[in-house]
Amino acid sequence: MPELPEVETTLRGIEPFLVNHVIRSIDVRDFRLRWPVPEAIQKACGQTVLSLERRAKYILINLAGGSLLIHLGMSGSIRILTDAIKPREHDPEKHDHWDMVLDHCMVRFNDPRRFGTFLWLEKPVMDHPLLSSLGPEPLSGEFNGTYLHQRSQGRRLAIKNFIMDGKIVVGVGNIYASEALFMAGIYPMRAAGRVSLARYEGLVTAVRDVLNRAIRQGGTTLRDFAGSDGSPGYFAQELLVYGRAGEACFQCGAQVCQKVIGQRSSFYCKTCQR
DNA sequence: AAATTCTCCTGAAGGC
DNA sequence: TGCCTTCAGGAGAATT
Repeated sequence: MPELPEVETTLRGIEPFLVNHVIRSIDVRDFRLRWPVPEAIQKACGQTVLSLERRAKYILINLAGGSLLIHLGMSGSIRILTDAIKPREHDPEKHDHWDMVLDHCMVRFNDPRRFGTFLWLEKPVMDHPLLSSLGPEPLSGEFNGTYLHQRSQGRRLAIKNFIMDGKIVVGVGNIYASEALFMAGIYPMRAAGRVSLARYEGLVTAVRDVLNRAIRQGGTTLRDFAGSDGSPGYFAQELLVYGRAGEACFQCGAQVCQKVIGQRSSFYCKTCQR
Protein backbone atom coordinates (compact mmCIF):
# COMPACT_ATOMS: atom_id res chain seq x y z
CA MET A 1 0.00 0.00 0.00
CA PRO A 2 1.59 3.22 -1.12
CA GLU A 3 2.79 5.48 1.64
CA LEU A 4 5.17 8.40 1.26
CA PRO A 5 8.26 6.34 0.34
CA GLU A 6 6.30 4.42 -2.30
CA VAL A 7 4.91 7.65 -3.75
CA GLU A 8 8.38 9.20 -3.77
CA THR A 9 9.76 6.08 -5.47
CA THR A 10 7.03 6.30 -8.09
CA LEU A 11 7.67 9.99 -8.67
CA ARG A 12 11.40 9.52 -9.12
CA GLY A 13 10.74 6.66 -11.49
CA ILE A 14 8.43 8.54 -13.83
CA GLU A 15 9.98 12.01 -13.57
CA PRO A 16 12.67 11.60 -16.28
CA PHE A 17 10.08 10.25 -18.72
CA LEU A 18 7.81 13.26 -18.28
CA VAL A 19 9.77 16.46 -17.66
CA ASN A 20 10.29 18.50 -20.84
CA HIS A 21 8.06 16.13 -22.81
CA VAL A 22 4.66 16.86 -24.32
CA ILE A 23 1.55 15.01 -23.18
CA ARG A 24 -0.08 13.97 -26.45
CA SER A 25 -3.23 12.31 -25.15
CA ILE A 26 -4.86 10.84 -22.10
CA ASP A 27 -7.05 7.76 -22.53
CA VAL A 28 -9.32 6.93 -19.64
CA ARG A 29 -10.93 3.50 -19.70
CA ASP A 30 -12.60 3.64 -16.29
CA PHE A 31 -13.61 6.99 -14.85
CA ARG A 32 -14.77 5.51 -11.54
CA LEU A 33 -11.91 6.27 -9.19
CA ARG A 34 -12.23 7.80 -5.72
CA TRP A 35 -13.86 10.71 -7.47
CA PRO A 36 -14.97 10.50 -11.10
CA VAL A 37 -12.08 11.43 -13.38
CA PRO A 38 -13.09 14.85 -14.79
CA GLU A 39 -12.97 15.79 -18.48
CA ALA A 40 -10.80 18.72 -17.41
CA ILE A 41 -7.75 16.44 -17.32
CA GLN A 42 -7.76 16.79 -21.12
CA LYS A 43 -6.49 20.35 -20.63
CA ALA A 44 -3.10 18.73 -20.14
CA CYS A 45 -2.99 17.47 -23.71
CA GLY A 46 -0.56 19.31 -25.98
CA GLN A 47 1.24 20.79 -22.99
CA THR A 48 4.86 20.30 -21.98
CA VAL A 49 5.53 18.94 -18.49
CA LEU A 50 7.47 21.55 -16.53
CA SER A 51 8.14 19.60 -13.34
CA LEU A 52 6.94 16.88 -11.00
CA GLU A 53 6.34 17.48 -7.34
CA ARG A 54 5.17 15.48 -4.34
CA ARG A 55 2.97 16.98 -1.64
CA ALA A 56 1.93 14.49 1.05
CA LYS A 57 1.07 11.37 -0.97
CA TYR A 58 -0.08 13.36 -3.97
CA ILE A 59 1.94 13.54 -7.16
CA LEU A 60 1.63 16.81 -9.07
CA ILE A 61 2.49 16.99 -12.74
CA ASN A 62 3.01 20.70 -13.30
CA LEU A 63 2.13 22.31 -16.62
CA ALA A 64 1.91 25.92 -17.71
CA GLY A 65 -1.84 26.18 -17.18
CA GLY A 66 -2.27 24.03 -14.08
CA SER A 67 -1.42 20.59 -12.75
CA LEU A 68 -2.52 17.01 -12.95
CA LEU A 69 -2.94 15.53 -9.49
CA ILE A 70 -2.49 11.81 -8.91
CA HIS A 71 -3.06 9.82 -5.73
CA LEU A 72 -2.35 6.10 -5.66
CA GLY A 73 -4.98 5.37 -3.03
CA MET A 74 -4.06 2.10 -1.43
CA SER A 75 -3.63 -0.18 -4.40
CA GLY A 76 -2.61 2.16 -7.20
CA SER A 77 0.61 1.90 -9.17
CA ILE A 78 2.11 3.53 -12.23
CA ARG A 79 4.15 1.85 -14.93
CA ILE A 80 6.17 3.33 -17.74
CA LEU A 81 5.78 1.53 -21.04
CA THR A 82 8.31 2.10 -23.81
CA ASP A 83 8.89 0.67 -27.24
CA ALA A 84 11.49 -1.60 -25.69
CA ILE A 85 8.53 -3.66 -24.57
CA LYS A 86 6.83 -5.81 -27.17
CA PRO A 87 3.75 -4.10 -28.60
CA ARG A 88 1.37 -6.81 -27.46
CA GLU A 89 2.40 -6.22 -23.89
CA HIS A 90 1.01 -2.73 -24.23
CA ASP A 91 -2.52 -4.11 -24.30
CA PRO A 92 -4.24 -2.87 -21.16
CA GLU A 93 -4.85 -5.43 -18.49
CA LYS A 94 -7.44 -5.63 -15.77
CA HIS A 95 -7.55 -2.47 -13.60
CA ASP A 96 -5.40 -0.45 -16.02
CA HIS A 97 -7.71 2.57 -15.77
CA TRP A 98 -5.88 5.24 -17.74
CA ASP A 99 -2.90 5.93 -20.00
CA MET A 100 -1.01 9.14 -20.57
CA VAL A 101 0.59 9.02 -23.99
CA LEU A 102 3.80 10.88 -24.82
CA ASP A 103 5.92 10.70 -27.95
CA HIS A 104 8.39 8.20 -26.56
CA CYS A 105 6.47 6.36 -23.84
CA MET A 106 3.22 5.76 -22.09
CA VAL A 107 2.37 6.28 -18.42
CA ARG A 108 -0.13 3.67 -17.26
CA PHE A 109 -2.17 3.72 -14.05
CA ASN A 110 -3.36 0.48 -12.46
CA ASP A 111 -5.56 0.40 -9.36
CA PRO A 112 -7.54 -2.73 -8.38
CA ARG A 113 -9.48 -1.06 -5.58
CA ARG A 114 -10.01 2.22 -7.38
CA PHE A 115 -9.30 4.36 -4.31
CA GLY A 116 -6.90 6.40 -6.41
CA THR A 117 -7.38 9.94 -7.70
CA PHE A 118 -6.78 11.70 -11.01
CA LEU A 119 -7.74 15.37 -11.17
CA TRP A 120 -6.97 18.60 -12.98
CA LEU A 121 -6.03 21.52 -10.70
CA GLU A 122 -6.12 25.14 -11.79
CA LYS A 123 -3.45 27.48 -10.50
CA PRO A 124 -2.62 28.21 -7.80
CA VAL A 125 -2.73 24.48 -7.15
CA MET A 126 -1.93 24.68 -3.45
CA ASP A 127 -5.23 26.48 -2.94
CA HIS A 128 -7.11 23.34 -3.93
CA PRO A 129 -9.14 21.92 -1.00
CA LEU A 130 -7.19 18.65 -1.09
CA LEU A 131 -3.90 20.50 -0.57
CA SER A 132 -4.71 23.72 1.24
CA SER A 133 -5.00 22.43 4.81
CA LEU A 134 -2.27 19.80 4.84
CA GLY A 135 0.28 19.72 7.64
CA PRO A 136 4.03 20.01 7.08
CA GLU A 137 6.12 17.48 5.18
CA PRO A 138 7.79 15.00 7.57
CA LEU A 139 11.15 15.47 5.90
CA SER A 140 11.03 19.26 6.21
CA GLY A 141 12.41 21.36 9.04
CA GLU A 142 8.94 22.57 9.89
CA PHE A 143 8.29 19.10 11.31
CA ASN A 144 10.15 19.04 14.61
CA GLY A 145 9.70 18.09 18.25
CA THR A 146 8.56 21.51 19.35
CA TYR A 147 5.93 21.66 16.63
CA LEU A 148 4.50 18.22 17.46
CA HIS A 149 4.54 18.85 21.17
CA GLN A 150 2.75 22.15 20.74
CA ARG A 151 0.07 20.68 18.45
CA SER A 152 -0.54 17.77 20.84
CA GLN A 153 -1.45 19.92 23.81
CA GLY A 154 -4.78 18.81 25.26
CA ARG A 155 -5.22 16.05 22.68
CA ARG A 156 -6.32 12.74 24.13
CA LEU A 157 -6.35 10.57 21.05
CA ALA A 158 -3.75 7.84 20.66
CA ILE A 159 -0.37 9.13 19.50
CA LYS A 160 -0.51 6.72 16.58
CA ASN A 161 -3.68 8.33 15.26
CA PHE A 162 -2.24 11.76 15.98
CA ILE A 163 0.81 11.29 13.77
CA MET A 164 -1.32 9.72 11.04
CA ASP A 165 -3.51 12.85 10.89
CA GLY A 166 -2.63 14.71 7.69
CA LYS A 167 -3.41 18.05 9.31
CA ILE A 168 -0.61 17.41 11.81
CA VAL A 169 1.96 15.89 9.47
CA VAL A 170 1.49 14.34 6.06
CA GLY A 171 2.71 11.09 4.61
CA VAL A 172 3.01 8.99 7.77
CA GLY A 173 0.84 5.98 7.00
CA ASN A 174 -0.01 2.88 8.97
CA ILE A 175 3.18 0.92 8.37
CA TYR A 176 5.64 3.69 9.14
CA ALA A 177 3.64 4.98 12.11
CA SER A 178 4.04 1.59 13.82
CA GLU A 179 7.71 1.46 12.91
CA ALA A 180 8.54 4.97 14.09
CA LEU A 181 6.74 4.53 17.42
CA PHE A 182 8.67 1.34 18.06
CA MET A 183 11.95 3.04 17.21
CA ALA A 184 11.10 5.92 19.54
CA GLY A 185 9.95 3.55 22.32
CA ILE A 186 6.51 5.14 22.54
CA TYR A 187 3.42 3.07 23.29
CA PRO A 188 1.04 3.62 20.34
CA MET A 189 -2.08 4.00 22.51
CA ARG A 190 -0.56 6.71 24.69
CA ALA A 191 -2.55 9.96 24.62
CA ALA A 192 -0.83 12.42 22.27
CA GLY A 193 -0.94 15.15 24.92
CA ARG A 194 0.91 12.90 27.37
CA VAL A 195 4.14 12.66 25.41
CA SER A 196 7.04 14.85 26.49
CA LEU A 197 8.89 17.29 24.26
CA ALA A 198 12.03 15.17 24.51
CA ARG A 199 10.18 12.06 23.37
CA TYR A 200 8.58 13.99 20.51
CA GLU A 201 12.04 14.94 19.37
CA GLY A 202 12.95 11.27 19.36
CA LEU A 203 9.80 10.49 17.43
CA VAL A 204 10.60 13.09 14.77
CA THR A 205 14.05 11.57 14.33
CA ALA A 206 12.50 8.10 14.02
CA VAL A 207 9.91 9.20 11.46
CA ARG A 208 12.56 10.87 9.32
CA ASP A 209 14.89 7.91 9.61
CA VAL A 210 12.33 5.26 8.71
CA LEU A 211 11.00 7.27 5.75
CA ASN A 212 14.46 8.00 4.41
CA ARG A 213 15.56 4.39 4.69
CA ALA A 214 12.36 3.21 3.00
CA ILE A 215 12.87 5.65 0.13
CA ARG A 216 16.42 4.39 -0.26
CA GLN A 217 15.08 0.82 -0.53
CA GLY A 218 12.51 1.77 -3.14
CA GLY A 219 9.59 1.50 -0.73
CA THR A 220 7.90 -1.40 0.97
CA THR A 221 6.35 -4.17 -1.10
CA LEU A 222 3.87 -6.13 1.00
CA ARG A 223 1.58 -7.57 -1.62
CA ASP A 224 1.82 -5.84 -4.90
CA PHE A 225 3.54 -2.49 -4.76
CA ALA A 226 6.04 -2.05 -7.57
CA GLY A 227 8.09 0.87 -8.80
CA SER A 228 7.43 2.38 -12.21
CA ASP A 229 9.84 -0.12 -13.77
CA GLY A 230 8.01 -3.03 -12.17
CA SER A 231 10.60 -3.78 -9.52
CA PRO A 232 9.50 -4.30 -5.92
CA GLY A 233 10.57 -2.24 -2.91
CA TYR A 234 12.96 -3.84 -0.47
CA PHE A 235 12.10 -2.14 2.78
CA ALA A 236 9.84 -5.00 3.96
CA GLN A 237 12.92 -6.86 5.12
CA GLU A 238 13.83 -3.97 7.41
CA LEU A 239 10.47 -3.78 9.18
CA LEU A 240 10.93 -4.10 12.95
CA VAL A 241 7.35 -4.67 14.11
CA TYR A 242 4.88 -4.23 11.26
CA GLY A 243 3.39 -7.59 10.27
CA ARG A 244 5.41 -9.43 12.94
CA ALA A 245 2.65 -10.22 15.45
CA GLY A 246 3.64 -13.14 17.67
CA GLU A 247 7.26 -13.03 16.57
CA ALA A 248 10.11 -12.03 18.85
CA CYS A 249 10.88 -8.36 19.38
CA PHE A 250 14.34 -7.67 17.95
CA GLN A 251 15.14 -5.57 21.00
CA CYS A 252 13.94 -7.65 23.97
CA GLY A 253 12.68 -10.95 22.60
CA ALA A 254 9.09 -10.56 23.85
CA GLN A 255 6.27 -11.32 21.44
CA VAL A 256 5.29 -8.45 19.14
CA CYS A 257 1.66 -7.45 19.82
CA GLN A 258 -1.01 -6.56 17.28
CA LYS A 259 -4.03 -4.44 18.11
CA VAL A 260 -6.52 -2.37 16.15
CA ILE A 261 -6.20 1.33 16.99
CA GLY A 262 -8.65 3.63 15.25
CA GLN A 263 -9.65 0.91 12.74
CA ARG A 264 -6.01 0.37 11.81
CA SER A 265 -3.88 -2.63 12.60
CA SER A 266 -1.01 -1.62 14.85
CA PHE A 267 2.09 -3.51 15.88
CA TYR A 268 4.19 -2.83 18.97
CA CYS A 269 6.22 -4.31 21.79
CA LYS A 270 4.60 -3.80 25.16
CA THR A 271 7.95 -4.14 26.88
CA CYS A 272 9.95 -1.67 24.80
CA GLN A 273 7.19 0.89 24.25
CA ARG A 274 5.75 2.98 27.06
C1' DA B 1 -13.23 21.64 18.32
C1' DA B 2 -12.24 16.93 18.80
C1' DA B 3 -13.04 12.25 18.14
C1' DT B 4 -15.30 8.50 16.03
C1' DT B 5 -17.65 6.16 12.38
C1' DC B 6 -18.79 5.52 7.65
C1' DT B 7 -17.63 5.06 2.89
C1' DC B 8 -15.58 3.89 -1.49
C1' DC B 9 -13.58 -1.20 -3.69
C1' DT B 10 -11.32 -5.69 -4.76
C1' DG B 11 -8.46 -9.51 -3.72
C1' DA B 12 -6.66 -12.52 -0.40
C1' DA B 13 -7.45 -15.67 3.16
C1' DG B 14 -10.11 -18.59 6.10
C1' DG B 15 -14.19 -21.59 7.13
C1' DC B 16 -17.11 -25.22 5.80
C1' DT C 1 -13.35 -27.40 -6.00
C1' DG C 2 -16.22 -23.73 -4.73
C1' DC C 3 -19.03 -20.58 -2.37
C1' DC C 4 -19.61 -17.45 1.44
C1' DT C 5 -17.71 -14.35 4.97
C1' DT C 6 -14.32 -11.38 6.78
C1' DC C 7 -10.78 -8.14 6.55
C1' DA C 8 -7.39 -4.66 5.02
C1' DG C 9 -6.69 0.09 4.12
C1' DG C 10 -5.99 6.24 2.43
C1' DA C 11 -8.42 9.74 3.67
C1' DG C 12 -12.45 12.73 2.92
C1' DA C 13 -17.23 13.07 4.59
C1' DA C 14 -20.59 12.54 7.89
C1' DT C 15 -21.87 12.09 12.54
C1' DT C 16 -21.63 12.26 17.47
